Amino acid sequence: MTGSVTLHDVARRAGVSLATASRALNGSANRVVGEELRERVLRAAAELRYSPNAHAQAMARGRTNIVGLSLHDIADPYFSAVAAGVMRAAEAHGLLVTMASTERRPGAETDYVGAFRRHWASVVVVVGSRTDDRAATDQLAEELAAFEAEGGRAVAVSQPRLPVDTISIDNHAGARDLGHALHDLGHRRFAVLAGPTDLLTASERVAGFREALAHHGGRLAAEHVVSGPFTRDGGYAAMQRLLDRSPDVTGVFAVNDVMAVGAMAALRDRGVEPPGGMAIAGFDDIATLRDVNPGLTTVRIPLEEIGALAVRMALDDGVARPRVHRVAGEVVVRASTPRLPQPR
Amino acid sequence: MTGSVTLHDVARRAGVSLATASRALNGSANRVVGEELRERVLRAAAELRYSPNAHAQAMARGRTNIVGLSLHDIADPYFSAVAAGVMRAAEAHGLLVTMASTERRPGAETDYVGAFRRHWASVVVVVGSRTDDRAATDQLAEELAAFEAEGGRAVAVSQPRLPVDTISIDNHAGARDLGHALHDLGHRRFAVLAGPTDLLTASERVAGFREALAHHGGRLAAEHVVSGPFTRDGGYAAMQRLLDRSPDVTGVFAVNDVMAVGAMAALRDRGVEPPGGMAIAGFDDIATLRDVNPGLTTVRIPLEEIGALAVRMALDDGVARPRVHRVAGEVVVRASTPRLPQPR
DNA sequence: ACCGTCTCGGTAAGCGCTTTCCCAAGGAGG
DNA sequence: CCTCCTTGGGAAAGCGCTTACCGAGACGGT
Repeated sequence: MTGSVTLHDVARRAGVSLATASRALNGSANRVVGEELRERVLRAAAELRYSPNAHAQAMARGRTNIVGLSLHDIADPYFSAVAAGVMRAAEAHGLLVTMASTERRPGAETDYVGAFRRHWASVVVVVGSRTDDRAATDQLAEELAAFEAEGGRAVAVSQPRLPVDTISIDNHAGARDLGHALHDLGHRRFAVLAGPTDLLTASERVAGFREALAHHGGRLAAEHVVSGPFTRDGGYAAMQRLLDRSPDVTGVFAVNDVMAVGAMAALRDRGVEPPGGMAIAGFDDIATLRDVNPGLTTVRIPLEEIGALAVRMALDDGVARPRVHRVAGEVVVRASTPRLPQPR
Repeated sequence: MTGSVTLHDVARRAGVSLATASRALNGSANRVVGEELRERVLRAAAELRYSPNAHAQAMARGRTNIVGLSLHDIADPYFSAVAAGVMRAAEAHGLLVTMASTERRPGAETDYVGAFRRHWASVVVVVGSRTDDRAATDQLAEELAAFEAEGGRAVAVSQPRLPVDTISIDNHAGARDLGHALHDLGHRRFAVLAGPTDLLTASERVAGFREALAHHGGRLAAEHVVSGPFTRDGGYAAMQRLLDRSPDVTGVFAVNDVMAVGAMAALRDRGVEPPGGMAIAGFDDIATLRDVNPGLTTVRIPLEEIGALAVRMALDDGVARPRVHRVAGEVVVRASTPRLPQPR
């Protein structure tokens, strides 16, 4: 990185000192630079195509305009929606987003927060469900605490129990409402494609759904809860297994939309066109999947808004921390969950 | 950002000088640090939870491990796939990705490349189709040239004519092959949902499709080319307009998958279940959309691989630049383009 | 006419690290 | 026993910027 133009060059060309040049360019607070000089400096800077060195500024100022974002997988539409919100809000505040994808590797989040710390990020957003891995969670908590001790602001999405501001999706209530909706449509025999067993997000959704069933006097048999990865293929495989052992089920709740779509594909590969007398519901209301056919019944979560909110929370001043923000979902019934003529 | 522990603290605690501490931690080349001292330093660093200041390192070393990525919209699955590839490759090389989303604002790319320059990014990847906006393109070219003059490496995806390494998708050939495939299925009366008129990616796809038709003695009437944004809603609206004025068309080529899905929704809203005697094809083979029903005929582009390739190209040493890498697509025929019993 | 008070430019001290250069100590060779 | 390497640690000069702090001139009040 040689040959770049420095402030020194600008100052010399404008015939002023470094201090004046710096002040002219930054419009430093409570200090005025004469109109003529300021213009001379600005002109010199433009002529030389001067571009300030962000690292030098960071050093001198002791802070940066970087927000660090850690998520599981940017190719997953759930995370890319949240990321879009983070980037939109960051842009609005003149911040630059540095993003890291953990690929669900345990401990990766801690490593990345460490990297953000080294870069003196002013904001860190961690998104991704809490897992059962106690050690990993503790390390992450410690790293985040260190980050905040240094003056940074962290917000965690879907990871309660971290010593920082948190945004939680109300998975339990969303799944419960969805359960009620399916019951109202006449369904009685349910199964759940439960996602990874160690993910809080997944287990909360299962629990909420269970509560709805219990409310109506029903229950979820153990063999009707099929776990598997949070992916399309995970949903596909889980649905296969379910169809093999429990053909009498009429209502299937896949704990996210991506799995639900995989489940529909599995059904299709068995020669039955979904919903085919069955109700299949998902969770999240992923925008890209709003046009699948039949339309997927799901719980809408304002993912992008959550991302933006995370940044805004981090930037809030003069509030007691940590805070917890809960965001609710809303059931959206579409064609994938037809009414059952007569409950059985 | 106060209170962070510095190398100075580590050195003092280990009872050595700054120089030794630095050498011990970085394993500096052609200089050996005594085993005992090295261990003492490492221990001190661990005890103090020392975390080196990336900006100070950048200043002193004159380089960073940042790759800057500029794209149109991270929520769009096309871009998030490319981004996933970039991040995967970056991670493999120990680089950190700083991402900016232009939201298709003209000139934004130039601004962001400027920001990456200020951060002394070692690699910059710009992804997004070239437009007709000459002035914007020229400015971007100039900014990228300045970036490379300072020792950085830039790669542009889908933006030829930039003075840097480029990856081009062979839109023309892909669309042409798709046109042949639709012809082979018996279709003769075509329309194109053409995307934004000023985007090279869109116009290349239209041109390639046209070539295929011409090859078979057909042609595309002007009223059968409907433009509109590269989005789901753009596809929906374009399809509406098309159905209003040209109900006799049997083959519709939407220049990307997202629009194709919108087109299918439009058809459905008219009460006809796709394909409904019509063929609808897209382009890109977006992973999230592989399970729409009917399955979308499209041209598969290895988007994630393109992102990874961009990083690898940037890191190549000792090659003459700029280079142009062309990547081909492959037609994937699915159920959205049924065979027409007898060509008409 | 003098002095306090503004205004506005310059000087220089860092920010935390890397790296060059210098120097001390110990061993080998004469 | 002295000189010349070799090995390994330390001092200090930056990297490019911001920001006290200082000082010089202009201006107005008494």
